[in-house]
Amino acid sequence: MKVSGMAGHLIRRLNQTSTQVFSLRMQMAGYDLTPVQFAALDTVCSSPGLDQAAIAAQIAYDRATIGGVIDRLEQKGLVTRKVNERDRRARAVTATETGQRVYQDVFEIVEGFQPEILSGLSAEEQKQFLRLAAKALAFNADTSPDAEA
Amino acid sequence: MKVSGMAGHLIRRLNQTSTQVFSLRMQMAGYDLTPVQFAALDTVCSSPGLDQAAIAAQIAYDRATIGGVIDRLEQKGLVTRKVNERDRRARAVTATETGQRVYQDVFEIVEGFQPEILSGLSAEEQKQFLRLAAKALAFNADTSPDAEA
DNA sequence: TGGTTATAGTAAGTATAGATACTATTAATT
DNA sequence: AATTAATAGTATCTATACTTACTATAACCA
Repeated sequence: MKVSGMAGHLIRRLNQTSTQVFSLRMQMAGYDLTPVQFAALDTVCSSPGLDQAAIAAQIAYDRATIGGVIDRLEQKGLVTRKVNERDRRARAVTATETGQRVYQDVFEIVEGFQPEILSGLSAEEQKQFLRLAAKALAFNADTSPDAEA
Repeated sequence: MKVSGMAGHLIRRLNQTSTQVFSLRMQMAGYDLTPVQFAALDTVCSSPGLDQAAIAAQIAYDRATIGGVIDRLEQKGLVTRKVNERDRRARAVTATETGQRVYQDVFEIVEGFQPEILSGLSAEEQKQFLRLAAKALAFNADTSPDAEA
């Protein structure tokens, strides 16, 4: 078996293609957002006031990375952070008005270019692929970083 | 459509699982190698004397990243670099004896844990997935970083 | 041959992506 | 209530994973 045909290699290449398509499309649309920044913004818009640890858990990241991501979203004026008065350890993150507007626009764009990531496959094959990918992940849903043992 | 069901998100999660399995298995076997370090070592062992740019092209990376990767492989005593006398810009990279020994051992291990990356799928589904992943990538084989326009 | 172009490697900078450790706070237990 | 354990966020560190720019060298070509 050659390395280039192994699951790990193929998955890395797919992720590479995915991020390339993402950054190209964002640039074309005039936005400066990375995939993880979009994922975090999506979570914040869907669940306003969530703290960083919960955001990280929701999208399967570690707290340290999400801390930096929220930093940059805040610098761009898309979200704000404020201390949760009922738990002073936590920071409630909320999307600004600009953040909500950007999110709605970008969501449509992101949804629109998903098929491009798998453009080598027919529509039916893409559905198959997504079904298999989701199933492959269903079992290790609890293996995200920061997950308590 | 929710973000968690989109191709980009699923692929990122798969890549995350893949790297987690890789680092866990390497640690269990007592090796200190990352996925890209293994990929580079694989290329060097298969094509001794290749320069860094060619290694990068082979495994779809940019030159800058591979430069650092080769640095670390060299520090670990797995490869050596020497100036190509016919083209003094290029550095011919070769695996040391230790590098070759480590490679042969690690290759077996890496090959062995590939099914674990897709452990949520049956053997037949894994084959399907790998076939679709390879096909999806076949068309954008030329979109790797550093590729000349 | 002289000038342009292209390429190999590196440097610097940004952003993940994560591990580990530390502080501040809260929860749980005795 | 005092101690202990757990958790949220941050800091630090390592390693990708790029982009852009720069230097050195080689290839081209008029």
